[in-house]
Amino acid sequence: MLSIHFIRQNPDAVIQGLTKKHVENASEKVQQILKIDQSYRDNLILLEQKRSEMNKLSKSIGAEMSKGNKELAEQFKAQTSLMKKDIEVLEKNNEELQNELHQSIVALPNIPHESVPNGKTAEDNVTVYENQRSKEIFEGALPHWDIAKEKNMIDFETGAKIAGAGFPLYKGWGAKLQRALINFFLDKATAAGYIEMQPPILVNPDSAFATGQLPDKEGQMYYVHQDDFYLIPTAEVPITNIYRDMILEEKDLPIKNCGYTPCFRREAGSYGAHVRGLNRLHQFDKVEIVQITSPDKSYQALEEMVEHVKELMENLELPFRILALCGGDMSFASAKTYDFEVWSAAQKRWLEVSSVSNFETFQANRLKLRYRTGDKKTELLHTLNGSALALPRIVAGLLENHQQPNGSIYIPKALQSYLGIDKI
RNA sequence: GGGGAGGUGGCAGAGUGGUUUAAUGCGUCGGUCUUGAAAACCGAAGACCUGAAAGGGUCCGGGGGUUCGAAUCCCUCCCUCUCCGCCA
Repeated sequence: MLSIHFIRQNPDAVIQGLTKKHVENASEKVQQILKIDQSYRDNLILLEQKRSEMNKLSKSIGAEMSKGNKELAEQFKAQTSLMKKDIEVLEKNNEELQNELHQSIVALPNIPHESVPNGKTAEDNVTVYENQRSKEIFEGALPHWDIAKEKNMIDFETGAKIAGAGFPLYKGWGAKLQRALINFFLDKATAAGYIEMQPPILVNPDSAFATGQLPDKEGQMYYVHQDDFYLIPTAEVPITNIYRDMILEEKDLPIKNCGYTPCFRREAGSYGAHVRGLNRLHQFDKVEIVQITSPDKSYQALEEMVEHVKELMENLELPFRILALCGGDMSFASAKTYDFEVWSAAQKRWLEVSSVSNFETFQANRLKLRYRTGDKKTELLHTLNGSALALPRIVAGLLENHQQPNGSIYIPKALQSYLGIDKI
């Protein structure tokens, strides 16, 4: 969430940023927040004055009692009883105003970095890189769901029988390919200096709130009623929450973590041809990279993460492109996002396989994640994360782009040692 | 799931209703001393909110209550340790 201090000091920048993200009535919303904030502070000053008086008087009751001045003490008691009523009213106002303020700030998305392109929808995203691999494929090439079936690698029907649609069963080389990709991605992340974490994949509401899933994406997460847990939609949630409520030292930065987890998404309301096969699942596997940096280093870190993902894609020998998302297409919490898309040869369209974002202080503010600066002050850190990578559409890309006219599937060199074979 | 013990500053650990402004120790930082360091000695140091500042307020696991006043008493939830049960 945006910090109230920032909104107070830069109302125009906030309005501009929200407008760039295509938030409706941005100006009214910000003005409203400033108004509530002012009443909150006015009320707080009164409340604290009263409390101060009350504290003094209460203390003197103790002092008089110990001196034996019972009568005076009783007199003070009567006075404090009256003050207490005033304080109760002020406290109630305080609580209400604070809640109101919190609710309205929490509803605001992050504001975009100045370098984020203008635009409203995916149409307006800007391609910043596209590699030179051929997007052409031979006549009669198959979509991945046909290949997977033919090679007996993925069984969607049995997955549906066990759990439901969107829960595939990987079999044989399909299962081994999953394992190979996970290991490959983790090894590359480790080599790039990310410390591997294996976190819980159920999280409590505090964690889901801190990274911005609550309240914004409540309906997108699976929820375990009995114990009040959410199934993670991404490893970003548990890994970033490692650092909730922490004050780090500058020498500990940057923090670089990676982790493999399954991810769970309800994907409520999305149906149709585009969700066929591996295109959209309720459960999928992903290796995530997370960085926590000081504010002045975060955009450098973002580019570094993009380079890391780019190298993975090159290693997999896939045709891909990188998009800078426009203001309107970015997620709630993000200040800047790059998407990676793999070309689906058979479906003749781009599939998103990675999203790399800088959240600046948006998550850190909720996480209460700070660091001590050179002059001993505490300041919010910047959090970043990226998929490196999400498996299903990578598998789709591998099957479709690497299928050969003779029916075999070429395994890219980088994966051969993990899989132990050079074609399926 | 059942019983027991506990949750206090970076850590350890005192504190069972009124100068708690949370003792003490360790660790940290600064200083003295020293060629430098160690030791010793002296001193400093929390987070958050509010305020132009001085200052004020809040915080002893979370929430609620009793009281003029709560780390301290009551209720409730969470967590940790431990014994028993169950179990990969």
